[in-house]
Amino acid sequence: MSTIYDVAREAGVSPKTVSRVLNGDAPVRQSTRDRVEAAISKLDFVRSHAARTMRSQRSGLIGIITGAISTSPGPGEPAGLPDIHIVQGAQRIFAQEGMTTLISDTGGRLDRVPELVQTLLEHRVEGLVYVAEFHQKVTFPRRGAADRLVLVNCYDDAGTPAVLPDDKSGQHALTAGLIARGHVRIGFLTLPERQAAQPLRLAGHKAALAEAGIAFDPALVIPAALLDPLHEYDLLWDALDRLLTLDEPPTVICCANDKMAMRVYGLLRDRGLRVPDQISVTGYDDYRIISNFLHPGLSTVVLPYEAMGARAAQKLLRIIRGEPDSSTAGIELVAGPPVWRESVLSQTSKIVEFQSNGRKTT
Amino acid sequence: MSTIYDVAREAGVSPKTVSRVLNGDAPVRQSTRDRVEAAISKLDFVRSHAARTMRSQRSGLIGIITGAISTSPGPGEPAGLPDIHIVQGAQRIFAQEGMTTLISDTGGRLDRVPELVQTLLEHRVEGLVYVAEFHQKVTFPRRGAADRLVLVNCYDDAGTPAVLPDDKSGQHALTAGLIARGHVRIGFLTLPERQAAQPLRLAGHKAALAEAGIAFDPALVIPAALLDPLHEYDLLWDALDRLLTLDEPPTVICCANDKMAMRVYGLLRDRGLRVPDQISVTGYDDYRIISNFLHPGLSTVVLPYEAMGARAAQKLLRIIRGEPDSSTAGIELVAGPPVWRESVLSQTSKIVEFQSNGRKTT
DNA sequence: TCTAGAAATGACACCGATGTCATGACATCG
DNA sequence: CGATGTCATGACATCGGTGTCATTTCTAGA
Repeated sequence: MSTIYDVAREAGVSPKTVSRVLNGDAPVRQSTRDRVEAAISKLDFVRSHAARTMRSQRSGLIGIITGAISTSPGPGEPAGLPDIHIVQGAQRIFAQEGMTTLISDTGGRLDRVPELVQTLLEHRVEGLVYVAEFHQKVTFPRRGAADRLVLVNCYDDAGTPAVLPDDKSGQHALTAGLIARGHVRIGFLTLPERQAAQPLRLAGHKAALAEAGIAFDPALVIPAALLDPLHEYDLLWDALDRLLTLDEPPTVICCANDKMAMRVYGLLRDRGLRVPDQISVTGYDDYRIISNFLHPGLSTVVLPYEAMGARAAQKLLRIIRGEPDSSTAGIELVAGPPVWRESVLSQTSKIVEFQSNGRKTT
Repeated sequence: MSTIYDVAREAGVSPKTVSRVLNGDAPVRQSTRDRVEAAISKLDFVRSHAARTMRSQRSGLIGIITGAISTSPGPGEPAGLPDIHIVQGAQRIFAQEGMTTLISDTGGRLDRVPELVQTLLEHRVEGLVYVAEFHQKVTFPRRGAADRLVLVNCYDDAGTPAVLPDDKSGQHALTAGLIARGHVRIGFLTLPERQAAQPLRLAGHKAALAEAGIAFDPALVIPAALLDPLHEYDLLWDALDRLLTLDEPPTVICCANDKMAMRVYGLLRDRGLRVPDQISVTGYDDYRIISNFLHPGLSTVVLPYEAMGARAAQKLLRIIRGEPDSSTAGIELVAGPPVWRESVLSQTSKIVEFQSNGRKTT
């Protein structure tokens, strides 16, 4: 592979002049520039990133650590969107800014993170993004990159800048939308309580109910673990059964994620209930391949992974550039809108009922 | 960031000795090693990848170009597994071998490939993997890396080493399995003909039928485009309708991919047909989130993306190391097995019928 | 005790760019 | 016409490691 010296000799100029042509950082006479460019293409010259990094002390690299590329979580584990979309969003922004991303995958083994960080530091990354598989609290082993780190889909106690989905507002919007469509009895198959998103979602749900003057009924909210179908006993079936056999059963089932909703479609069909005519269903995530291609289409809430990745990238870039922005520190929430598809029926008669209801109460 | 010189001074040795400790490429007295290691951790020293690359002329980097991370294909487009799994498989192998992967995403714009290749060459990648989104023919702009390139999920006219899914054997195994379960009238909703996988799948299908002595009925094979549900008229509905209204309708519908099968579940339900009691359904891809969590579970064929990625990585490593293996050149097929879940009913009575049939014929 | 050969370490150049500073060629202006 | 400033270019050192070869220190055998 030819070097800048070869090019310089071929063009009859000094290496420094070639460098100037390549970087455009100082004036070069047009005729000289032409000669240099001719030499470059004649010799198939390609700059050495290593050499310029060494001299300039700027690598132009950003490290992203993720489990995204690794195999999916085991049975019973949270099944949100694949976090690869977060990576995509971040990479888009970094590419725009001329930075190259170095994506390291944990392969699902968190204990390998320090090793990955080490490799990234060897490459002299200018910043680090850590992407978690689902909304959670983490303890990231900072090292060297202590102050050039942004967490996505997770947060820590150390006050590291982070970008999180706005679970509260997402569920709030969904529930409010259901209420606007006339639903009053809203069943809620939730995530396990230990999931960081769960209390937020529930808070959003309750807030929306309260704003509409609908009393919160704890019987309608059931944690529903989603087990691998190979397991004989499906906890989801049980949770659904408890909802449907209530004295006053719900007119809509809110599922904690689209995957769960997909399973609920099948379970409802087994019970002879048609979606949405006899019962409405919603999901969460807007996992397109499910929500868009299930039949009928699934109403759900967008989990804005791409946007979160992009936000994180922008935040990190600001930090790197030392732009002391208020938005640089602390936690940033990104909200995703509900998407209404065919799985939710508007209970027109009840809309009226609710509206009067809503006015009477509060 | 401290350098090897700082460490050398701190430990009272020469830089070269520090290098030896780091690389373990020459004997170092234990006491010296200890001093050096103490200095390294005291100074938080991290090697500079740029410097060693420059001197040793080995970057330890592999470039992967993909559209995987980019947004999903538009409506009507093929909807196989996300090719990120191919990347994952390749990265696993490369990591094992101590190589770091530099993943570049086209963002869905093929015209940006040359630009990405340029960047990868600047980083002096030792090899290149190109990952296509679905089985297809491509023309990859070689450059510099001409002879250190492996294609995955695609192939070209230039005889570039490639790794492809064995579509023929996959469909053959599926059809044979259906026949073994007593199905004789097998409906086949296929990919568009222009898809590279399609003729191969059909060939596998026909071969399995022929081996069982079942006559091929063209009326049972219909290309079925999968449109976005927002489009009012669903070509899939039409194709399915044509199959179901045949004089002798199929007892099983083979779908070209799991996503299509998921939609077919819904459409069949609309027609009042229960899966698998009244009609069986199969997919293709083993897109886990669908096949495993649909209810009932979907019988399908594994599209072995992870394995393909791993194979491609191994092939590229052999090429880089100059191990002139027969498996280094040409196309390598990777077969995936069928996975039988609840969506296929064994027609026990018909099994007998078929077996006698099979013996009588041929 | 002396010496050959292995073990351990160091001196020095070099990988391929770019930052700094110097210099020659020209244009502008009083 | 000389002073001054700008433009265009080059010389040289340097970034942080490692390859090559030389040198010193041990160890063991004669």
